[in-house]
Amino acid sequence: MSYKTTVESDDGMHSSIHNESPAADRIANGYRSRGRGGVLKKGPWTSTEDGILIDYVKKHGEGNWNAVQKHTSLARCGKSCRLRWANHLRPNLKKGAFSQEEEQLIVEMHAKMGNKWAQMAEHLPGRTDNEIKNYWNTRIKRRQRAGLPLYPPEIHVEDLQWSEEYTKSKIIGVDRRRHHDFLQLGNAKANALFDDLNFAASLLPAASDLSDLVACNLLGTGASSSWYESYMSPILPSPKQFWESGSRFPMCSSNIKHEFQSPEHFQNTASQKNPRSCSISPCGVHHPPYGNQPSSDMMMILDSHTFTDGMLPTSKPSFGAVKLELPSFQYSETSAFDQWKATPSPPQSDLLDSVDAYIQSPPPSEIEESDCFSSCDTGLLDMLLHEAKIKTSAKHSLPLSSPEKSLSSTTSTTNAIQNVPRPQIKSGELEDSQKNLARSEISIPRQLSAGGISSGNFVKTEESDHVWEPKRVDMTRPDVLLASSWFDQGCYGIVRDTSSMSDALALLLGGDDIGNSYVTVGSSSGQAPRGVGSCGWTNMPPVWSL
DNA sequence: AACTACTTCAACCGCACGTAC
DNA sequence: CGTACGTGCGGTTGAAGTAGT
Repeated sequence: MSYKTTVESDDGMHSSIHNESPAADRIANGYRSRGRGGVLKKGPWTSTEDGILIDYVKKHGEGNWNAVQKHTSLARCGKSCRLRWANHLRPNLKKGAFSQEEEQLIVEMHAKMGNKWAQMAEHLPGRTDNEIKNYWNTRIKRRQRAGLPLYPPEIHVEDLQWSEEYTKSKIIGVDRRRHHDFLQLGNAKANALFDDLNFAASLLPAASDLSDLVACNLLGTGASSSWYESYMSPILPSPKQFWESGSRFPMCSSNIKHEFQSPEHFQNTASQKNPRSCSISPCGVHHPPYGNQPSSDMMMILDSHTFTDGMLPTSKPSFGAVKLELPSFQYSETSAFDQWKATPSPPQSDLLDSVDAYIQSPPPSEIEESDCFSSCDTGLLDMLLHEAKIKTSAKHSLPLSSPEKSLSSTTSTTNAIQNVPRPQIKSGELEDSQKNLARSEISIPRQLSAGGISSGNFVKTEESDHVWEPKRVDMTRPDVLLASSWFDQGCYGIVRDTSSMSDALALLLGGDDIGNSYVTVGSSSGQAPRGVGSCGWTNMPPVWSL
């Protein structure tokens, strides 16, 4: 059943003309109901339609797109008209391939903004968000296939000078200094590191903590970054509630997750990807298709940009899907963009050098496929293990007393990680090594909890020259309950009493479908099922107990 | 030349937000 | 305050084009 033919339109573009067909077929063949018996056309635009739309805009101006079909013979919905105008018909559109300058600008902007295509388009005259988005998506695929980091090493997106407006609008209740620490790491290389680490994390539960920890250490308390928040947001009943709570779940994605993951969960293939109905975990409603552990959003991010291409069997669910949307330093102000473009480079830290080393140095080749993770791409495991090696070796090169004040806390916390022995994993030892990794991470959050995170909103760093005044914490707030409950467990310890946590979650998620579906409200036994399926919160063995 | 796999990109969809009523 | 509507954005899809075999 052919319903359209391709013709050459006036503007040289290939357009398609929908053949006349019975009304019943039109909906399925590019037409949809327009109410009142009319139909709205879908599919490629014809030059005739373009002409009608152009005429309309000439007469009435842009906007009020839904009126187009009322005032013209155009059988297109308003959205379609707006899109056609914005992407193809409006004047001063630049067609053709992106120039080198444009490409570089896109990369830099993406490093800063994440997938804010419309904002990027504002800084690329004549380019549309759709163009940029398509370009980026193809670029990602190319780089994935080539095994290259998302951002080329030469891309140094340097320190950002954040506008007060941005800070006010995006950073709520965040310690400014910590925020600044993170901003200093608003660097493409760091972004690439996060990408890779997160991806590694998706393969290895312990590694996910490595990812979290490294990220959080890099950031001081990464939880206070907007990027981290962007990761965190899916775990919450709604972004609005989250923002209105003005609170944080420090280290949530790594900590609580840490308590529940195990290789068994990892191997479990029972659960299905179902973002709407998956179990509510403390850190993510997105459920990894492999294993039904409540995973962090770092473990399973529903995003179209994944590393799966060429790296994991694409026939499988996107296990290990890693959100490539990078730190969404979402500029709300144009001026902010202009500011960072003109901002001189800050001194590069050793930390970033080590990041460079991580990104640029080839992964080790001696690691053989593990029995436990035979289904995983060993190259990715290599990547993780390689990162561990880098960390181990870097501890000798990173001075403990970094001269960069702004990175002092970052450096110290990074050293905390680096001082943890990293096992060299060989064939057949991966499972053990995983445990070791998990064990090795245990000490870190304690340092963090002492030096970087504590219950509630009190954030303290190891910086001796800064005294952080503890904020008064409303311990009745569910988010605080959640955090305090977790900290009561020693951050990475076994959950001995999950009642307060579940209660906090119940409060947090109260009234929400997700929460109601998967959180047993008011359970105080600690044995009640809190998750979906067989994966209760308390029946998951800690990683190191396996 | 034929087939397949891959890439590109236009267009659609769902969602969120702002505004008017 | 709730609802409807208009608009914009980001993610996704699928047809057309292209490269490889």
